[in-house]
Amino acid sequence: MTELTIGQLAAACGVGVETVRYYQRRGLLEVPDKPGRSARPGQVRRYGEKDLQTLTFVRSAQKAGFTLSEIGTLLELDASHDHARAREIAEKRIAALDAEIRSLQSARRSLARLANACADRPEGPCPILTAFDH
Amino acid sequence: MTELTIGQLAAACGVGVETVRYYQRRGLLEVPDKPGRSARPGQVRRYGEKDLQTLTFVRSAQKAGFTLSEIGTLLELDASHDHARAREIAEKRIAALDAEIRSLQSARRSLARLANACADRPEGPCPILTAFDH
DNA sequence: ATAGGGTCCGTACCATAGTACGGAGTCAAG
DNA sequence: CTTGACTCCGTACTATGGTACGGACCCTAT
Repeated sequence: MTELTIGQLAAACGVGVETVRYYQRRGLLEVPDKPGRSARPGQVRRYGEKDLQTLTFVRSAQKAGFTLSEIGTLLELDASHDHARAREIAEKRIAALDAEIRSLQSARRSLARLANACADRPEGPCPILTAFDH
Repeated sequence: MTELTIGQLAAACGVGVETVRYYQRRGLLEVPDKPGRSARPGQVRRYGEKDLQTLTFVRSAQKAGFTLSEIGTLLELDASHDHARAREIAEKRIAALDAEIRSLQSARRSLARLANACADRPEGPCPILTAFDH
């Protein structure tokens, strides 16, 4: 039985407490009831396995480049077991990632070329600074 | 002699007028004097070749992933012909681009794997939605 | 000379993803 | 039973890169 405080939950996923609260405000994470009279003394909210999973999901999905609002959608699809839509979203994200990767690679190539040109030519106008000019 | 209005300048670089003004506020672009008494009637500011080049530079550098404030620095280095610092910044950016590319590629790989798994298995829990859960 | 479009300028607002703050309450250890 | 750490909650603020608005003015064509 994992019954974490918000701070422990946050620490378990390497985020700040404020970030957890922010996700709650965004509706990504539930705000558990305080164990009012049901389960003993507690006046602070307790978080369980489910919350830990959701928070981990959010962080992982962010690493895959999903925005928090896309992640919200994915969580809904998870709740409704909507397979097809989830794959659709994943494939859109893959396409977007491909485009991003291509564009970063092309930027990287031209920048590397410029930096080399600059290293080769310590005198005169800097190629890095002039190359973008037209 | 290119003597553009702000709207023409913006259009020439495919940005909005408000964006040009924003760059001016950020100090990336100069606000030319109105041709008060010097050059005839004009009460609207006119932009020349230099502004066009600077604006083009800003947009190109943005594509290479520089932030506007890095771009501001580059423009200063351009003005002071500071070769070495410009290359230093470029090399930092290349390293950052490499890191970004690697991380996007890894995200892309796991997402693609998940989407495939999902396509292969139209029944049961969706791998995309469960894979991030731990 | 008047209508329309464009410019000028300040200020306010947008989305994204948080971070910070402050006061009150709670909890566990000494 | 007090101290110190943590929680709760709302509100405000941050950075980044713009976008929108509104009134006044200018400029050009008819």
